[in-house]
Amino acid sequence: MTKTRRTESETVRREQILNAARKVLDTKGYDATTVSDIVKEAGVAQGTFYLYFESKKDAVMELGRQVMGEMTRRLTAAQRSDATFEEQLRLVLRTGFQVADQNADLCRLMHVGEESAGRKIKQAVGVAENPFMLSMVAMFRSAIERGETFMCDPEVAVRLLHRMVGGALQEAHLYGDKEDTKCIAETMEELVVRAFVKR
Amino acid sequence: MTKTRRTESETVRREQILNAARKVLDTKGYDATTVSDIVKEAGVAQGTFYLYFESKKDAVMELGRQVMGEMTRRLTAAQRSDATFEEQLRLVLRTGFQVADQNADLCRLMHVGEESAGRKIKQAVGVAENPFMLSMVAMFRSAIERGETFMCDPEVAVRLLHRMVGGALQEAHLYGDKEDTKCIAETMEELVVRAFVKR
Amino acid sequence: MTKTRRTESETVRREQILNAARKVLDTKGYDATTVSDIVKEAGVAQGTFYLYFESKKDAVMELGRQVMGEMTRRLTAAQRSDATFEEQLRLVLRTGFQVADQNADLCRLMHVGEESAGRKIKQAVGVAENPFMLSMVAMFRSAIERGETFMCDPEVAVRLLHRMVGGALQEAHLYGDKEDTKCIAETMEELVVRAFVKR
Amino acid sequence: MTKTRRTESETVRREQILNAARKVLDTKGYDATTVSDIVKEAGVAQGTFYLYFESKKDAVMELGRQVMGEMTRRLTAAQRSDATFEEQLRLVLRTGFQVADQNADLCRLMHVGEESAGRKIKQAVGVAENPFMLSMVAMFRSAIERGETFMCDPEVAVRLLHRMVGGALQEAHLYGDKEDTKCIAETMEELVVRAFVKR
DNA sequence: GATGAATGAGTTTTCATTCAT
DNA sequence: TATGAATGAAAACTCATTCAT
Repeated sequence: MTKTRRTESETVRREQILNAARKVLDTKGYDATTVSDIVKEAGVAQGTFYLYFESKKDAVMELGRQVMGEMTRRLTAAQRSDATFEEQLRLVLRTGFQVADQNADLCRLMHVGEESAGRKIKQAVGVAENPFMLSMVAMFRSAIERGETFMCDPEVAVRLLHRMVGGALQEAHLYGDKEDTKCIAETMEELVVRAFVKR
Repeated sequence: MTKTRRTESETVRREQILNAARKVLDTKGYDATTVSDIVKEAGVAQGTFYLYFESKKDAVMELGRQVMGEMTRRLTAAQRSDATFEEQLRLVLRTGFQVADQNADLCRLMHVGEESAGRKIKQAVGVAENPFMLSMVAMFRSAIERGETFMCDPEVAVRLLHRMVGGALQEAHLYGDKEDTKCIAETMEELVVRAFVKR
Repeated sequence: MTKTRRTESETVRREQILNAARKVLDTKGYDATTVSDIVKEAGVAQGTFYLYFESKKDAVMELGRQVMGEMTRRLTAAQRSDATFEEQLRLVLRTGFQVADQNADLCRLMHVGEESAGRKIKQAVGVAENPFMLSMVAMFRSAIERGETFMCDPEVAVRLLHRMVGGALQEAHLYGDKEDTKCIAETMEELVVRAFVKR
Repeated sequence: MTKTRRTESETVRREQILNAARKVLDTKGYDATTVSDIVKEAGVAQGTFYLYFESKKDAVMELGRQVMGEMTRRLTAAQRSDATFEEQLRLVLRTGFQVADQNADLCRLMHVGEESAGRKIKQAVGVAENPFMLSMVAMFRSAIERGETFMCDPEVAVRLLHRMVGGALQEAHLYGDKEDTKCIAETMEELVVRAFVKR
């Protein structure tokens, strides 16, 4: 009747629950996922969940932040200021696809923009305050100055790029197999470069 | 005490409920919307809903089908076989944005790819069996033959185009005001043409 | 598995649930009583409770209002302006005890003043806005003018009388049997008259 | 990370927890108070509570016993057998109000007669086995013999007096400010003397 | 057809209590 | 002794769906 009581470090336990949440969310989507599902998957008691998270939404927002954080970290590490706009753009796309490959499940949640709960999540991963988005805007601005891209509002451009790539990632991971994903990534990169880089 | 019993034709009553559903779904999203909300908005009884729809999901799927149908109808009407690929592409984009403007609410539901219910909806308006998507694939195929676009898998291209435009529509309608929407539409059209049309 | 669906008038169903609540509250007290207990006793489904009441507290407050209403109705009916203060006082006490006899269970809840939920209930049955309490204050005021009672703040006097009688009612119904109750009522009447009536 | 382990004598630790419990119970009432609240206030760990008390109820009952003990101690110390009944009565009332002033919080719990937990508490401080109540009964008995009060069942008289005073204390401490409390105490004393003392 | 009261399984959340450390 | 993470039973409340009228 009683499960063995495991006492792991707080961080480990958090991660254990988050991983379980990730797995279930991947299978069932945000709304169909219950806290009960998550704790069953994690192998902990119902109450334990609430020891680490205030609510289901809280946990999902944490997951969202994790992915964006990972993305930002990787991009920051890879950025080279002497690269051309095209090189920078390709780097962003590749890094994005790489992180997405490793977080396929979460990517599906990243663009939840239609559901009430999704809006809240969206805010947490929001656009304006997002350091990654801001650095992208800066990248576009200097590209416009240097004439490496066509004239446009850099913020609108970044928002569209974000959506385009996000859409492609979803398409790749929702419907595609491994091979398909690669093809989509390559096609996407080509399309984006054609769309944004002035030659 | 009791509401007047209206005896309208079956189709009218269906439409009445669907319009109510559309309005509520727009405001609250799929999961937060209750059947109770819908019937209250429609001014009919709880049970009446189930005379016209098998379930909540059924009604929402019907809404999805409506928009796609509208889109297909408009595009078919507008298509001219003697137009260039670029002209065709621009037409598709403009029509898409037009329909989306008139169905802003539903557009939010159309790209729900991550929600449980969303998947079901998705299937109903799915890609492979979708006549609109198929005609787009044909359009790309002949553009490749005529050398009006660069070499690629036409199906992948259509899927990506669909996602890119869908993403832009979401961005436009979720966050943008009227002015913003116009700017996004124009920028998007330019980007897509640059991305797909070989000049 | 399924219970027969009864469709009674709204008022009847409300009363059915309130009676069940009364019975369970009597046995288990406010906090130990669950909505689940109440619906089981009433023989209706969990959800049905929430069709008629917003919450457990809401239902209990309704019960409180019922008793106070009954008390006020009876006292108003019995009041005669030509009676002496002593006669009026005795009438109030007797009526109070009578109503209490018929609502023994609820009387226990009437003085719930210590529990958080109780405070809310208290407010609903509160002192200042209570027409019965106000008419009592008026009664005391004119008795002071006519010299039929000793000088005091009439509001304080009424609050104390209310508590004293309430306490006696509780004592009578919590611990007493039938005989005991009668004895307590008589003793109480004597004490109150001695305490308040100047001779 | 871990709190300093304090090694105080068992009694000190008990008192520390009881004081915390008293403070929290005062603010939130029995049911709204959680063991977690108490230990947080006391600055000890969750488990420590259960080293000193069997349950939440156990701790609250202990508090109840403390107040009654204090009351009995004070009254016994103050009692002078050569005093008249009126003097004795006034002493009891004043002492009662004094102890109550110093234990305002607990007084709210003492007359919880309707709450589940309250009943248990009640039993612990119950009437029949209570030395204080017994000495009061004796006081009344000899007053009757000496003709200092009117004829009545002394036990019923004590129970009613207890309730009357208890009710007044509640009224005073639940709703009254400092000034109000004094006024209530004085009015109450006057009323009780009029009610019980034959002149 | 139309109604809307009734249903009850399912959800989130709380918290007294336990026990490995 | 002391700790506090973990437990899980139980609570309040929701809502898609049914069905007697």
